[in-house]
Amino acid sequence: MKVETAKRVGNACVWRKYSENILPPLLQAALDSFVEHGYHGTTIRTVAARAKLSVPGLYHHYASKQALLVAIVQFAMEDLLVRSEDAIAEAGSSVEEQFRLLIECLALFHAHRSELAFIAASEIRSLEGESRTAHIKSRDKQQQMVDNIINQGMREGIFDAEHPKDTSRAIVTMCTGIAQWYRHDGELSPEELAIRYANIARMTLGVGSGSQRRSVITAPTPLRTDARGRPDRG
Amino acid sequence: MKVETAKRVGNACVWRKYSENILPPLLQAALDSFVEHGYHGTTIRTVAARAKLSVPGLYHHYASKQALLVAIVQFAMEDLLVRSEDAIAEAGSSVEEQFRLLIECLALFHAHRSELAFIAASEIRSLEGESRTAHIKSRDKQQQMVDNIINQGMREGIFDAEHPKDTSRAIVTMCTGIAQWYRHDGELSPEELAIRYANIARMTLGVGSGSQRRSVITAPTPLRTDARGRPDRG
DNA sequence: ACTCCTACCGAGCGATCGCTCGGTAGGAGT
DNA sequence: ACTCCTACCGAGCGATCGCTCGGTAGGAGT
Repeated sequence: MKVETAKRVGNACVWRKYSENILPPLLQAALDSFVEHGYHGTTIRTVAARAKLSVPGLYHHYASKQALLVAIVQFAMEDLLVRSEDAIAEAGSSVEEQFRLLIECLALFHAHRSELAFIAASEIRSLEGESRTAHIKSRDKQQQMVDNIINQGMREGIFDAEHPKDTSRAIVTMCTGIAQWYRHDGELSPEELAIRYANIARMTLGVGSGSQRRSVITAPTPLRTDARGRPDRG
Repeated sequence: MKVETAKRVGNACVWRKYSENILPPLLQAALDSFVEHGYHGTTIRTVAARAKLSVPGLYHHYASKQALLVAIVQFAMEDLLVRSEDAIAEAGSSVEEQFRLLIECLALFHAHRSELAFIAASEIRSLEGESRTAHIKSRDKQQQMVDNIINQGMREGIFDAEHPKDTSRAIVTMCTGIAQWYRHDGELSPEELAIRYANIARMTLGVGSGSQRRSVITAPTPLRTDARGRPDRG
């Protein structure tokens, strides 16, 4: 019981804590370039310039362009899995609470770390060999965490879904999809969005949206758009 | 009233009809390559070889690599929008029916034409200039069709959502997400999947899943995976 | 004073990229 | 018989790609 305490910071859990600039500068430069142009559309010279390094300077830190992608994707999956486990642990034995916190955690991650999550999801085909296999394994593990909780809830009679497996996939897809459209300068904070998504997810399982917390204004009108086709307010 | 009849084939509507090999061979070769390696990861030589043409032979049909992508993406968006309008038209004046058929149509398209939909969604950043703007406009139009029907349903008191705009986005995301994981050789037919997704979507709006049609077996265990990280049973 | 090691870089190599030059083969029209 | 057009292709150009060679600068350890 005391094991989880080490992970807690104040009265909030680590899975809710998101600090800025978590990646080393070089990986951050690579991530920004990948988000803008894609892995194959990015040149090593662009990444080096963005990180204020020469090309050989870059290769001192990473063996290849592929190694940059692998490091980014591994970081993303590790971070998400640890947070997900923390969230479930915090929920205790209530399946309904486990589900609510896990979906909140998923949504929170895909909003706060949208660039990281976007690349981890969209550049699977650019990963070579074992890295791809390992990445897909992590992704499947994440899907299974949701599957298991939903199945448990079905057994306990808390959840009601005709096709739990399909519902589970739909829920995970709508959460991971956040990374495709979320904007850090939008009106909706990751925390507010996560609560809304947890409620939407609960409804697909026949559970009323239950105890809400706060409510905010509605969405804006898009103007220009960026590389990912999201509205650009910058 | 008679205007729509021309679009009907037998007793089913055109928006439900999906034939094989809809793209000209050269575009199909390009699409297959883009799905496998991404736009920037695909070389013009690969596409030419797959289409059994020389490189200059390819350039006789399309002016550039970019033109291939533009043609594919335009075809996809045009096809989806026409089908969506047909689906709504078939539904008549009932908002609940309009919603059900539109979601079915969305899901059907993203399952049947998953390769097309996958590229149209994932290669937005590879589109240059006006093509990108036009594509994003189409995509926003598609999102608005769902928004409008949900808003109408809210006004009529048929639908119940705390945040209709967020719910609408979540629903569209889960449907477009089908293109990322759907396999033509899986156990679930596009038609069955579409019915399930329509029911899941209805639940997020506080509408019971209502009249179901048939029910099928559950999902399989993944073995190997392909370029998109989907389970590979080939 | 010397040896290491870390953290870089100027110049450039070989391969591959998108695309083009200058053609040909064969059918349709007159 | 001649002109035109469509549908191609062998060879290769200039640019750019990922990556490397052979260095240097400066701090830490002895």
